[in-house]
Amino acid sequence: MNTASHKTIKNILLESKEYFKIAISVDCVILGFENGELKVLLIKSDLEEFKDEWSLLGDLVRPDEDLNTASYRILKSRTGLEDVFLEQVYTFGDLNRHPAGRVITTAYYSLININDHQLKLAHNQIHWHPVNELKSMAFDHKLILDTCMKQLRERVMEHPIVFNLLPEKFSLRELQSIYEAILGIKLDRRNFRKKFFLMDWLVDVDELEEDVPHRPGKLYRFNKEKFQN
Amino acid sequence: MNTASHKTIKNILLESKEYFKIAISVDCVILGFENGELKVLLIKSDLEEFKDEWSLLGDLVRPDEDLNTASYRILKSRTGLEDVFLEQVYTFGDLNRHPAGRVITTAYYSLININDHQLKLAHNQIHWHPVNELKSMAFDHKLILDTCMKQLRERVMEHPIVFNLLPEKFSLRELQSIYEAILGIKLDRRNFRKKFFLMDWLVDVDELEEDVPHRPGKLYRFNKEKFQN
DNA sequence: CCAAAAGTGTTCAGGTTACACCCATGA
DNA sequence: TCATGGGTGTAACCTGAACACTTTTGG
Repeated sequence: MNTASHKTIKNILLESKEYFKIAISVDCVILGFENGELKVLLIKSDLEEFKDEWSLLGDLVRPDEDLNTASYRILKSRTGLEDVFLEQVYTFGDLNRHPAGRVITTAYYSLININDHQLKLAHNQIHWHPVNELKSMAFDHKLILDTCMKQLRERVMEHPIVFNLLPEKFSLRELQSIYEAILGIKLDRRNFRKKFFLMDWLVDVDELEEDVPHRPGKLYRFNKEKFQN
Repeated sequence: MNTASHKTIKNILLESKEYFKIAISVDCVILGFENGELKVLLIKSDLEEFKDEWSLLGDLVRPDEDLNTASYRILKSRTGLEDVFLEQVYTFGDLNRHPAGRVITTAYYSLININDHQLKLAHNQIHWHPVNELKSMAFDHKLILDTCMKQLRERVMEHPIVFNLLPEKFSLRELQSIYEAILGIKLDRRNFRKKFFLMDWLVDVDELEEDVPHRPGKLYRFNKEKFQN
């Protein structure tokens, strides 16, 4: 016999009291591009268990902020940047992923122009670390980083997001070297140019590179008008 | 001056006490294929606020189980099925998504063969609902469903997952109609066959359909040997 | 004048699309 | 015999990959 009584909000709260023993955090894989390689913003772990290990930037989610707000908060507090590209990737919920207790974390990755961000290296233990040189990290952060990199590689093939790593104006060489760094492959210069002009993602700003020890290339900007629908 | 003292586990627990006020749940988009259309397993909401609205199958995550375990538990308790395809999609953390309080939910989607699952319709309010006929749902579940469907459409283009919706042996017509239902487009029969045989995803089991009111088609099974590396 | 990178087209191979007729079965 | 879907091949098109020489600038 089905005598299903509808639960009230109060009932739900009472019944689920036991479950409010899990903390939730967000971790940000903040990526930049410098000297031809991808770098990720890391901090020395402040846990004894992971002393001297690198950790992603993250924090517990506050009860009065949603997940995206939390990741933006972390990003802004660490880089000073607003209006940046940020995308959720995956949620990691293994039982023992955090030595302090049950902490489920949602991973985001962000692409920023490394030069917009004035890092105060002297004041903290945050630094830009080449992604490819990381062997191990605190917690399950290596897994989180790898997962974000995998998603990034998929996304850049379909969506115009790498421009977030570049200044307003950039050369085709810079653009290409970012793709090469992300995908880990060499690309053909002629095919690369052809493809981008066909896709109509670029706008010629009619300026040239300066202070380069070779023939200066033309500068372009991202054709954002094409994508703001 | 940086006098960074490493935090102990105990410190972390004490400092974060305030944060254990968020509950975490998982919601499962359980999909099946029947009569030429995709269906999702739903239940009438047991909340007053959403009386008569359809809800995904979900539950709070227990402190002693990880996220994947929680979604498998829900799937098994509702369908009786084990060893099924289940994939995490996205985590929804808006402040007011649940009227009972702060509940962050991680969405999973699952693909099952609808005939393997003996539904006890009389005993509960669970039923299979055509995905395309759903206009609104309880909570933010319509958004969750749409997000899962979007990911499903991307995944089926690259990965051999639709076989989870089919019985062991199936005809090419059944396989094609699943792709058409998921992608929402008509496909060319000749090109579809050509492509699948080229990809080597199918094994001819040397049997024919039975009880069809037309020329019976050959039956195939998924070439799982090819993918179990 | 040398080094370094910019700029520029064509060819080939492989994959995707479009398309129509005969066949086997059950009613 | 009719209705229904099964089974089959070819040509046009498009996309991606491979590939080399001349030009411009700074040193």
